[in-house]
Amino acid sequence: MVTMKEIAKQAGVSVSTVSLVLNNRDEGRVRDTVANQVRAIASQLGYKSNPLASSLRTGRTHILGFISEDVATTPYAGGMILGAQRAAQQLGYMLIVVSTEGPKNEAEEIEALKRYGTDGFLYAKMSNRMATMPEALKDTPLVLVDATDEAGMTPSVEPDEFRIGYDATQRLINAGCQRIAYVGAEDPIIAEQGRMAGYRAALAEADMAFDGHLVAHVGNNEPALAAVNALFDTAQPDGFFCFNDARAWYVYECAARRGLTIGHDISVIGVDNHRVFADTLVPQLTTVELPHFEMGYWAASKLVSIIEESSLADMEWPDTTAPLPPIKSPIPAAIHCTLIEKGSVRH
Amino acid sequence: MVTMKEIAKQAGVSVSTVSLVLNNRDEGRVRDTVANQVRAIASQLGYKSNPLASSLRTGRTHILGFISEDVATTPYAGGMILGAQRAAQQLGYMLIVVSTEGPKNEAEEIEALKRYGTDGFLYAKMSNRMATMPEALKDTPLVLVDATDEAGMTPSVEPDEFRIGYDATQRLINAGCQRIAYVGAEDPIIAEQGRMAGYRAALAEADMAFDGHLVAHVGNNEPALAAVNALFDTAQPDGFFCFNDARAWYVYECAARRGLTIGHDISVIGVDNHRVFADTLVPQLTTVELPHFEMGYWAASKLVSIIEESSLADMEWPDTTAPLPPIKSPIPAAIHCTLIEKGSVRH
DNA sequence: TTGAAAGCGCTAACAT
DNA sequence: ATGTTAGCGCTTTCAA
Repeated sequence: MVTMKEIAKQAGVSVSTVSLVLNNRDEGRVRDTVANQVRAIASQLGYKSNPLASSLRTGRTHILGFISEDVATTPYAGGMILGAQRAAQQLGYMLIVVSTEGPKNEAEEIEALKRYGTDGFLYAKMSNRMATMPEALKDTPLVLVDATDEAGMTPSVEPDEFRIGYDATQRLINAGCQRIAYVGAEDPIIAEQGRMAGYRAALAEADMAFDGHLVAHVGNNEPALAAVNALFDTAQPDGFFCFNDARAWYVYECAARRGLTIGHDISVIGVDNHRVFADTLVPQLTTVELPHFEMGYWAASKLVSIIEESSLADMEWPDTTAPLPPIKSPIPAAIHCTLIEKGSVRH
Repeated sequence: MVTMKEIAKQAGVSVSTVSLVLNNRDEGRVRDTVANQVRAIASQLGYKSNPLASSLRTGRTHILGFISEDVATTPYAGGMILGAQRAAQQLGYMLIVVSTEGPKNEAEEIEALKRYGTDGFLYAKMSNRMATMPEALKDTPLVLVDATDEAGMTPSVEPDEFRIGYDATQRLINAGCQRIAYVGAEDPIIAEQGRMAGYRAALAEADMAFDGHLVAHVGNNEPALAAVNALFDTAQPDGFFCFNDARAWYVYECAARRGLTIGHDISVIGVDNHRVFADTLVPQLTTVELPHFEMGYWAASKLVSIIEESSLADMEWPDTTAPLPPIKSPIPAAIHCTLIEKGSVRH
């Protein structure tokens, strides 16, 4: 391993000078010729700083902690981790991933992470919902991923649930659907409520009356399938906006049993949590993919900007006004992503 | 932060003594009363060692690197990461996760990880296949996850593909199926070949003739669905062993269109990569879940044992002879997991 | 404009 | 049985 000592020796200067130069603190403190000399030798020797050693002095490790609930690591969190890791990598950070089981274990894991001198934390939840922050995280840089701080004091990156519901419904309307159903989940979480609200807003805007019979909040497995079946019977929908892939699947299944063809007899748009339908199973099923990767990416970027107290102004935020692709192909939902700043209030 | 210095001061001894005691190297080197005294103060003060500081001296960081291909992080790798993280946690290690895109980026990421002083690496692939080791990994402790080293020189933890195929087929036989189909993938990877071999072996053992018409190697989407449809027509199978969940879904879809009920008219067993069917969609579909978590867990354990040159003898390896649950319920496939030791040869 | 020296928290060889 | 000393690689006063 090449050390500063080595470079100093070869350049005939002291280690301090090398440190100064290599940290770009040489403005008017080191002669240019010397500085260049040092830089040349460093790159020639392939010098890479030892982040652990410098952390001992500076207290900064360039390590980010990613905390998620046990179950969250699969399959939802995969994309988030990937995105966070990508951003970390680009910004010169490392990501330590930790999954927790319950609050007690969570506190321990946070402690362990802190001992490694983590500069900040990403805290991910399974599906956009209100969350209370663990005590141990109170006094460190922190960004929430796919969740909202109950106290409204922690910045978070979440899907724009309202817009997801609004867009999907609008597309169904534009596709000519007259009776658009909403197949939602039972949990009153932000994701569920936001998408439902978007659904209603799009209907209203198109002067279509909201009909409670077209709405089903279903659970899982057999009962859910039965409920969707009943929805077909009682309300005869010709369009479906589904809360997630499981719900979309129930619709798909019922349609198959009735000999209805999707894309012909009925239209279906579902949020594809597992990314399984669009990838391999039912490409004709229009899906909205949750921007897991993007959320992770943005959250990590935001976290680093907090740590380094730099501005996000020069970051390349995605264009939220970009036109959406036409129906019947997977909709990249990266654009449906919001950064909630610290102290801001949900609208 | 509580340091050894602080403890030393309070105990009225030197830092070295504290170090000795807290690292349990005080056997006959420190008086018992002093040692206990130190320990008492340490725990009272809530002392936690600073792993980064000690790493500077010892060269050991207690950090493990987890490397996987970009796409692998979702959704397959989630469980592996979780398992690896769990093992790491239990053994006092941290896991840094890194995803790569292409060989060049991979080399860079490995370099970065090494700078953080990673003690060893886990190298995960998407689906059990032969892999060549990156140069940069040659001289560090390394364990493969869900892949096999082409050179046979790196230990790996992989699913027991043969046994997965064998068990699944045997169950279909025991369930009374007469014409058992194999719906496989097109890639000639270890997973595919092993499961197919297991399928054939189980058939042979039951004195059932192998019939090529009952085998379909299909790709994805529409063509795959059509191929499975043809399989129904030409071979009239009453049992299906499917390579993965996508393939199982094609069977399920065809059955639905024909009015066939699974568990009644036909039996289906599929490997459930996404864990989506068993969890939320089709509980009546018997699935074999790949032991992603277990592979990660074992691999990390093995890695640590290599790093610490300790023996695995006292580890709690899962019981591979445990009786399997009856057909028509998800089969936990944790037992179908093999540790391939370094230098061993595939049978 | 540069270098010497101290120190981050810890470990380890060497004295005592 | 315990303390002194040196040093891991780097940063940061402080002197020169």
